[in-house]
Amino acid sequence: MKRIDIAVVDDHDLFREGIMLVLRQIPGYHILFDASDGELFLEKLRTQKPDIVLMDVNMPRMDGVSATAQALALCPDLKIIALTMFSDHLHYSQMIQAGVKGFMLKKGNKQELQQAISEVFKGGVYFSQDILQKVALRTFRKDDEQRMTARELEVLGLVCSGLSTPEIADKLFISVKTVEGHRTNIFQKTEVRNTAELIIWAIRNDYLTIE
Amino acid sequence: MKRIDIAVVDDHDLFREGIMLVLRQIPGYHILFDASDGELFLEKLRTQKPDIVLMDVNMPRMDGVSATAQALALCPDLKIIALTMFSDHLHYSQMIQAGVKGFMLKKGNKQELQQAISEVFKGGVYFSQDILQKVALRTFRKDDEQRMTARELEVLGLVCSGLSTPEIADKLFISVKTVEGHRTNIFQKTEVRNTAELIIWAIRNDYLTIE
DNA sequence: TATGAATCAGGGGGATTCCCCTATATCGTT
DNA sequence: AACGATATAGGGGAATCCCCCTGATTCATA
Repeated sequence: MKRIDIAVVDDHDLFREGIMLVLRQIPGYHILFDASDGELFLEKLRTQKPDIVLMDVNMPRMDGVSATAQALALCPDLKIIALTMFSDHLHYSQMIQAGVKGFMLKKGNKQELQQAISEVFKGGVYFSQDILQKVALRTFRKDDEQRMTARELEVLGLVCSGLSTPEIADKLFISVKTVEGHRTNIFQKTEVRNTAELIIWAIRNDYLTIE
Repeated sequence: MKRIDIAVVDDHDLFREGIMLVLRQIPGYHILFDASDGELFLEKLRTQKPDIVLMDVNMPRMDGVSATAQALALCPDLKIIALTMFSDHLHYSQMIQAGVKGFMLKKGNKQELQQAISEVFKGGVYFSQDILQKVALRTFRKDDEQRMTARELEVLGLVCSGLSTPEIADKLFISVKTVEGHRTNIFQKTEVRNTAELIIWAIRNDYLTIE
């Protein structure tokens, strides 16, 4: 059986060190490298090609979504598993869109992690039960209401992390007017009147998780 | 040198397993037991007495604050170190009030964890730099002004239910300018910049419950 | 009695939000 | 080739937000 080379990307040192020790315990698994943010990961990826990448979603400098997208642009056959604290729809859909092959929660255990890596390594996919249930519930409940586009989800995510319209425009390299346009569409689709209601809506509908 | 018996309390299986492996690597450290929430921890505490407890703050069933308070009621000399994702003031002050001897963030590394355990075991205290800076800044500025007044809490509640400033003024039969004044005070006390951040703050600090 | 805290109210002003409207480029589908 | 959806960008304007001030009450308490 081939050795599985794994890369771990997470900004929390303790968690990263811990999960690397967990992985080392499993026969056949090998830690190729680790990184504390997306930029460092992309840098190391230029010289080393792991079979599996465990990618945190929320990180400073460059987050998991950008890092995943850019990594897959360089190595389209890279197998990336998202690993996050939160099971909200926003994190999920953004990472799916970025191209991850799996999605599991940090509250999962060693067995689940092993299963996820095994499935994805064999060419399959893996999504934790929590995620699947939430997504299923959501699409079942409100499919008639207009689905949001990828860009709108992105803007929604930034709004929900407390950024103002100019800040979002700056981050996405687009005009303030465009962001306003996306906001207007989001408001119409969610039937809210202001930012406060939008945040509450996002939490109620599992687009945003706060702990 | 005496063996240090450690208990790890955290609801995230992967993190808990990982940190236990990290601790096992350190000579002289011994994992006495672990628990996935406060209740299970208190149960195990009845038969086993660790020297050091690493306690997560946010957990299901019974959180770290209650667990810490109850544990110290049973064993007043127990040495508990809070271990959390967030450096919010509420988390900090609640855990301090509950009686923890140390407070560190999950984004810290192995060296910091070792230092924290070492200090607290020797009878001292340990607080991470991030925490100290935040607290120092705050107490330096105005100390106890962080408590919100009744009226401010009332306004906060209305903001969090999605009302605009004029709507709140209308509802409370006061001037828009007065509501703006309350908002300004709330913003300062919570250290947020806009309504979106305020709502997230309110949820995170249990001033607002959704679902 | 004096001091401070809380609540109330307002002036002013710049930034942002939120609502209309139009318009172009692209991309995939029919 | 035509169409619809999406993302982009902008004009204009009213409302609101967010910040800086000042000042007047009331009320508890030191």
